[in-house]
Amino acid sequence: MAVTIKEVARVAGVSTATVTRALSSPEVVRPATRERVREVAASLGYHPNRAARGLITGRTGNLGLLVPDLANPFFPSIVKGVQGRAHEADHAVFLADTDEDPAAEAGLVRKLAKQVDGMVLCSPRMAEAELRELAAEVPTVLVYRRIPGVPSVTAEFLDGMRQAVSHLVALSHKKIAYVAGPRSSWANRERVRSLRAVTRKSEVELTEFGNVAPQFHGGVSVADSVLASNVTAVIAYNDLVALGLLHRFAARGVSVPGDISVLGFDDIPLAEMVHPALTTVALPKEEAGQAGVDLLLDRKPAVRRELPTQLMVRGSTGPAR
Amino acid sequence: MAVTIKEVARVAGVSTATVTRALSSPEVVRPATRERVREVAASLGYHPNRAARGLITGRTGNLGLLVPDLANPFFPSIVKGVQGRAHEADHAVFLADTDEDPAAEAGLVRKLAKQVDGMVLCSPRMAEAELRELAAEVPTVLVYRRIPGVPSVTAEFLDGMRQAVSHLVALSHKKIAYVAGPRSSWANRERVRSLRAVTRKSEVELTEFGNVAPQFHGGVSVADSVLASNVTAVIAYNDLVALGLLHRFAARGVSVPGDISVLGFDDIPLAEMVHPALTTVALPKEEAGQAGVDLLLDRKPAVRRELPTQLMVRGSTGPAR
DNA sequence: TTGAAAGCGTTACCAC
DNA sequence: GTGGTAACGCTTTCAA
Repeated sequence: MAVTIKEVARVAGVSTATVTRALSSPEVVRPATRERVREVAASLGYHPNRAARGLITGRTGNLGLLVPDLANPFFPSIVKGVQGRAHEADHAVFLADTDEDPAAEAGLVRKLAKQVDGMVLCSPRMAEAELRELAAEVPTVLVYRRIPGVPSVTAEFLDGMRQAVSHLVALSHKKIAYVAGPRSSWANRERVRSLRAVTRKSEVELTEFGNVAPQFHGGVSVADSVLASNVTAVIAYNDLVALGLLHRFAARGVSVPGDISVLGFDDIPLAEMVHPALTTVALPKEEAGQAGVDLLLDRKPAVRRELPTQLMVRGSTGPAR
Repeated sequence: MAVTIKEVARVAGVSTATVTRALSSPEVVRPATRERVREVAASLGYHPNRAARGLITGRTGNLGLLVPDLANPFFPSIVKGVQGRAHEADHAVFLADTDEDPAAEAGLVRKLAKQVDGMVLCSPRMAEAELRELAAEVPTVLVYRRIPGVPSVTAEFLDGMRQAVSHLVALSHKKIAYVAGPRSSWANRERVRSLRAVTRKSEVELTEFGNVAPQFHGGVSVADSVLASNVTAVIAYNDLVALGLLHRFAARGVSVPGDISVLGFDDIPLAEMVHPALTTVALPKEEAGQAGVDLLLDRKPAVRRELPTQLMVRGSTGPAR
């Protein structure tokens, strides 16, 4: 049986009320009493039961975190960010993985809703209307998704895309491809929009492929189509797709960046481990998770934070052939 | 404000006790009453407050999961397994990442202990004595660690190592290296033990390197030493270390598997994405997570499950030069 | 500065 | 079958 506040009170020779105060409002109890209580609590290994506390305060000290697929290396970093910052703020984190199933999202959120002070929804795939409903039921912060009226943390996609295209233009690429990710992905829509906006002002001719799954095999499956076109560079929805392209190109004996340049998005750890290393637009991941928690705990309504992006130039991009 | 059991009782014209029974022990209440209560509950959108329920039943419907580092691609798969199975059993999952800090583990477990029905500890680094203490305080299942008296899920390392060595022997390798992982890692100790046992019975000469960090850079850092020895094959503590070896070998112009064969452990998704693809001993990951939850919820005391391993032969191993 | 007691939402026990 | 009520562990009045 776990040690309760009663036990601490008994041993310390005070009332339970004093124990509570010694622990959560130290300034209102006489120093001597406070220290005695704290010592007893420590020696007994007392930790308040947060469920019981939540019952009366209305605050659980818990956060909920929803991700589409933990197997996608983009998300663990965000989870680490959320988790780390939450623990700093003395909150525990419920994790739910939806396996890329938009239909499962709302149910999972509602199930957790009553046990948490707020939810961090990471790249949710569900429809905007449903998302808004949910946000009305439980304090919500969106990470890598933006809808009006709901606090969110995203990155400067437009600027990232500008860096990417400038880089390719500087290498004399004139015809470039974009391999699109899931249609339901807000990030994909943003990337397409940014890319079109950036290329419209330049001499670059854009060809679009997809949509593919945001995974390695998505890139593999579209690689041959990309090769069959006459582009000299390809920007992938994300790094996993880019790695799939690299893989298939290598298997076909196509040289990267000799024959074609490849550029990804995200900067997952893997990007640096492959040969050639992947040029990619780095998105803030841990930082985004931390910022999400900050927004949630500060309760500033409808704040939008947009974090900077950074092109990481590596071996997979080179001069146009 | 959420709707409570009182509200339902009032509207249905029964006592709160009857509402509880209608919902959780349907057989003991008269069908007519039961239906009326259920309809009212549904129409009001009533969901029992799990924290309040837990206070009295002693069961929270929550599980805790501790991992050393979510950024290591081995762990997200386990988390997915735990998460998925827990949700099937209508349990939510608290996730805690210790950032490879053994000292942080016990504190995190104790903080979660009161809010959960049990903890899944994944590759915990802490000392055995401390682990045993913890297991006495809260129902615990160990994944990828084994100590007497505590339920655990591990894999057949010995058999996996046997498969690995047989494979190399069949390719005429006579001198092989092992790159050891962290000294504090139980998995590393098991692998060393298995490897020694297997090679003792064969003609193979074993050279040991390390210990290195269980990460990409760990492999990079030891690669030159391995090359300087006269081995024709190297078995790495895990896939990340193996990838580090591959990376450095490529940078040195060493051909794999022409000059040296490389073999990993884990079968993380990356293993298939690199060139040459990594031959590795696949460990059950999602399955291990699922089995961990099963053990926890079944409450069978001190069960040890040992899941099968499978050598995945890929491009990074070939005939000895 | 401290203690007694009410109450958070739920379930379990004991009467009826 | 059903209702009243104590109890879970905690925080927050209200008095002293």
